[in-house]
Amino acid sequence: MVRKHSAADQPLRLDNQICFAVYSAAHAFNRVYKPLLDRLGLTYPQYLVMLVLWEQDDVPVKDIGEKLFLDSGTLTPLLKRLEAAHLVRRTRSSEDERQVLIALTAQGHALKDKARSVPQSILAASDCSVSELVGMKNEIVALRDRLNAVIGE
Amino acid sequence: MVRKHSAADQPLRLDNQICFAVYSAAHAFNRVYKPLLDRLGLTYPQYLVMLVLWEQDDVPVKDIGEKLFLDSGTLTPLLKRLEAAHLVRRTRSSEDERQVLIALTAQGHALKDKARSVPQSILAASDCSVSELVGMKNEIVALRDRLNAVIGE
DNA sequence: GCACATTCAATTGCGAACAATTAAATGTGA
DNA sequence: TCACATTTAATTGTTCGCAATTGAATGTGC
Repeated sequence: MVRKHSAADQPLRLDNQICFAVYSAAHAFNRVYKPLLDRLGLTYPQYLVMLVLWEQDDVPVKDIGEKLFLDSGTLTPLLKRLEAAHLVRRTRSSEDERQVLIALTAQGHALKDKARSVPQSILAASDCSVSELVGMKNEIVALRDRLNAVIGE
Repeated sequence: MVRKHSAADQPLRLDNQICFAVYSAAHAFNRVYKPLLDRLGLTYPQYLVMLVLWEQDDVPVKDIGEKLFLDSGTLTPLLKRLEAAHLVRRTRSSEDERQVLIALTAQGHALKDKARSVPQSILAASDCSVSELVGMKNEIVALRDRLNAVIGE
């Protein structure tokens, strides 16, 4: 009997992999965000950095990295582009000159108002109730945190 | 009364965004996969392409792109790297010379056996039951498909 | 005070990811 | 048949994402 797909192959099937579900959902989100963020002049990772700064201004690069799980190799050039767009300022901390503090400019602050409609548009595109989304979000965050815990070992 | 964080700011809070949960979970998966895939000489996107080919060999670039939601701008250089690693062959279809067919080499086929332990390791890192993961996966896939449906409009 | 380790950002190099364009092959309608 | 549109990969340019390294600033143990 010829079996093209044996039972042992099931774990390797693309459709069975949660990682691919997450990977492809991240790209789908990115494609939905693109036209919305184009109007703000931001990419999605830049938008995430702005979300951090709109919550807390004048923070070290390291803090942004810890919140977004990104390192300086990603953030340094990204922050330079935000600086070139006059949305943030980069200044060395006087207390600890190793740190670079990121602060919003007036333009950076002002952009927050234009960004308020974004989450609403994403919610609409999700075609899903808020409570369902909150439930999924909590599950995914819990999974992410368990994965990150393994990496630190 | 000075309110640093108004109720109107809640939708813009990083921790409230499912997209960031998905985005950061995707990166967490990637970091867990990295040491496992290093032993196979693959990156995560290359691994996804190999998963497709292990299910169905000798497929056009376009079919791989549709399954993985990737375009030729991403796949062409990736497939050239897999070809340089002697895992796949790229040949023009004789029936339709616009198509490039991707076929596994003997090495590419053989790598499947070495890859069988990967899903098990990921499951362990997830620290989660299979049924929970399947449930989450189905929810995420449904969300992804709704997002992709919006893009097509 | 001084060697030493640690912290932090920047840099380099490589591999995605995608928009936009190009070019060749194929399909279609008059 | 022949003009025209469509399909398919490849290419170019920009932006992430991360590993590895560098260099300056800071902390520490003796």
